[in-house]
Amino acid sequence: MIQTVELVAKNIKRLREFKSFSQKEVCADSTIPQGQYSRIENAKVEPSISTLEKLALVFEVDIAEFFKSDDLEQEVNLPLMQKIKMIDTLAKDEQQALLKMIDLALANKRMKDNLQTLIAQ
Amino acid sequence: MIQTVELVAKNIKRLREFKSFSQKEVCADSTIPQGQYSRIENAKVEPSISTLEKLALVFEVDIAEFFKSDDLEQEVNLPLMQKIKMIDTLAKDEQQALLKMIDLALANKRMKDNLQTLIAQ
DNA sequence: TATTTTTATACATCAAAGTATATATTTACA
DNA sequence: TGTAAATATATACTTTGATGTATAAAAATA
Repeated sequence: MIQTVELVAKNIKRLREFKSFSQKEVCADSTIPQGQYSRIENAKVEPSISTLEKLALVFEVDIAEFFKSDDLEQEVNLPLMQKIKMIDTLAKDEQQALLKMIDLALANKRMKDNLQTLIAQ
Repeated sequence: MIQTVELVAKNIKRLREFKSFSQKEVCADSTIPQGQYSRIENAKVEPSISTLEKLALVFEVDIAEFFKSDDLEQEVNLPLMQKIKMIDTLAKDEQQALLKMIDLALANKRMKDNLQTLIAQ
């Protein structure tokens, strides 16, 4: 299992090389010292959130992009999100019915969690 | 424009409260000192990548989840969106069951739409 | 090979993590 | 109710690691 810091480093380097930037160029636009940037690409350090923020601006991506693994994306949420948007197009009563079902499922989950907690005590 | 650190803090706190965990419980499972966790939720510090990694494990989400903005909530109705995020925390089989129900509702809607279109012609 | 360009590393400084403790909040019992 | 005990959250202080600065090493170009 690849370490997250290395994944982030690889993604950052890949983005830079895709844009054919030198480290210096990236840093000129981001106020990150080139030396620090070098350490980030080589996973010698764990870049802070504000550093990632600066890099995301330069590369014009979301920060989340840095954490995406190469192997087939676990985009379980995407299809769900599409469905959700469609739910909005349902009639009010249909929407309510669906929401009730969701509530049930979630209540069930919470109940199980609470039981777990009790057992753990 | 909301700061990324604050966004991350909010997302982390929301995930914890949904699971009805105390800070201590989260920390027991993650080796993060409770004091440090408190500072993270209050955006007093920028959590490191390895800290985010530990939290992602406890909450059973991708790290990218911490960086997702609430903007999506403006596209869809708000209470629904909150439920959706909760669905993510359900077990796989429960999730599948719920998705099937959603599919059914949507298929039904499509069918009616198609009928409407036919009638209108 | 000299020069320029690119990337990496040594060292000082500041912020996150770790430890201990304090403060707040909830709960249990008289 | 009031209050003691327990639980939950926040904060001071030390340690460790990321950032900032300067410089060195490596690679590319002429």
